[in-house]
Amino acid sequence: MLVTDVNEALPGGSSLLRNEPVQARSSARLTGLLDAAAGIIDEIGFERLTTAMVAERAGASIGTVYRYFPDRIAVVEALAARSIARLLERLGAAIGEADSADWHSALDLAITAQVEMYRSEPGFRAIRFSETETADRSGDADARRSLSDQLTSHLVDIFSLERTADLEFAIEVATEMSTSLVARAFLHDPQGDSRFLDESRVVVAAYLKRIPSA
Amino acid sequence: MLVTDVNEALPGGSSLLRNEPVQARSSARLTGLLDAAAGIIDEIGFERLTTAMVAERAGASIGTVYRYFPDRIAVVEALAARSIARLLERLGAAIGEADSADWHSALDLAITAQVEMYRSEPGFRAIRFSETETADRSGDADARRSLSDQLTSHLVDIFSLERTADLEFAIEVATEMSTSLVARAFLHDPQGDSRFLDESRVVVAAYLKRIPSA
DNA sequence: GGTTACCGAGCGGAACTCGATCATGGGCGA
DNA sequence: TCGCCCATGATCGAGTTCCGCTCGGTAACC
Repeated sequence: MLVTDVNEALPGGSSLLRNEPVQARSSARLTGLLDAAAGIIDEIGFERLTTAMVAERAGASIGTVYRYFPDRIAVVEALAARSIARLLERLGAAIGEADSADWHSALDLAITAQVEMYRSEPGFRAIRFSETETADRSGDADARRSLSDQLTSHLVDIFSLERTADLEFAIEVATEMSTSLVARAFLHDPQGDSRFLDESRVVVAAYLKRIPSA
Repeated sequence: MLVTDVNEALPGGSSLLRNEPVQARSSARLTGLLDAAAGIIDEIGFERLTTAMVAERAGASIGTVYRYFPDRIAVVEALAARSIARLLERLGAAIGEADSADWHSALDLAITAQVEMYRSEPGFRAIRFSETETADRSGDADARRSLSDQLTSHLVDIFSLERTADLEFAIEVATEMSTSLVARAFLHDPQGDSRFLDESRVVVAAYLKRIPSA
């Protein structure tokens, strides 16, 4: 498996977590709580998710939920953060394998990584809304950015060689287009409508071809 | 003003509304409640919106809120439905004026219509999340579809002459790309980042040029 | 034994109900 | 044509239920 310890993707500095797990059982708990939340969100949507449900499904008490998360919304945000971290890790591994990867084909790998996440990761769809709550509680910004936001800066970071404003913008646009088309593919079809998936690859490739610094 | 009676965009068949307004004062109430909700959402986000706030700002009692809406979430969904209805109406009017409109330029008008909505309609941003709750409670599907979904079928309807599966798909893809890029433009910049707005037009035009039946 | 983790009764506040009360307007008799 | 009547629409708000969250006490770890 690609994912080893994604709990580290939720640093204590971020206000997403109240207490950093220290003992082993604790980080198992955290994982269990997030898994429970993911399942619930898949079934009834995050708006209807209650902290009591999370506790029960994870075999914990309400108090334990609040030992880890400052409030109900933070549970969803932490789940989103974990999912995005897993996506980026997957992407990093994929780029590592394809050793001759340029930033051009990296966007294609990013699409593949997303598709895998939609198919294998419960609650991944929820990520699309994670921007929802970004609004109010500022201060720790980083862990709370949207999927396409983080994916963009990840890609930009990897290929920082010839970084120009135009290039960054192009990646931003391409990322936005691909994430939305992939999301569209999974909106109605739980397996992912292949027409949209194929088209997202075509569209991104065509778009990048028109970019000067490509 | 373009909008005459958008309450008709919330048919009683949809479970978004509990009771259809009959008397005049009633639909004024409904409008007032939705306006109140829109203002609140703009100010503090829909997660923090309480039914009591909506009631107070609209000068109504809590009971009245629940006379119209089955629950808190439905208020937001109804607002989204109204906003989408207004968008489509705006779009229809714009296409009507530009009498030689082909489906090509209609997509461009659709972008303009969206931009106007973001700029003038309180709470329009909230629409982006309205898909959130679509998930579970099925049965009345129609009024609960996402922005790009409804925009797509609206455009498809208007230009039904040469309707083919490929053409519909192309419109679907183009709509998805443009709605997401426009949303991106307004994500951080309340005035709408012009780079994204310009690029969305360019991207859509370029995409359509590659479609056979264009 | 000190720190970490867990529990769950209980509190406050927000979501939602329900029966009583007021407003409206179409019908009908004068 | 007018004006009263009352069925129905619309409003209200105290009260109930449910949910988010706290906190003091107990168990597990190292």
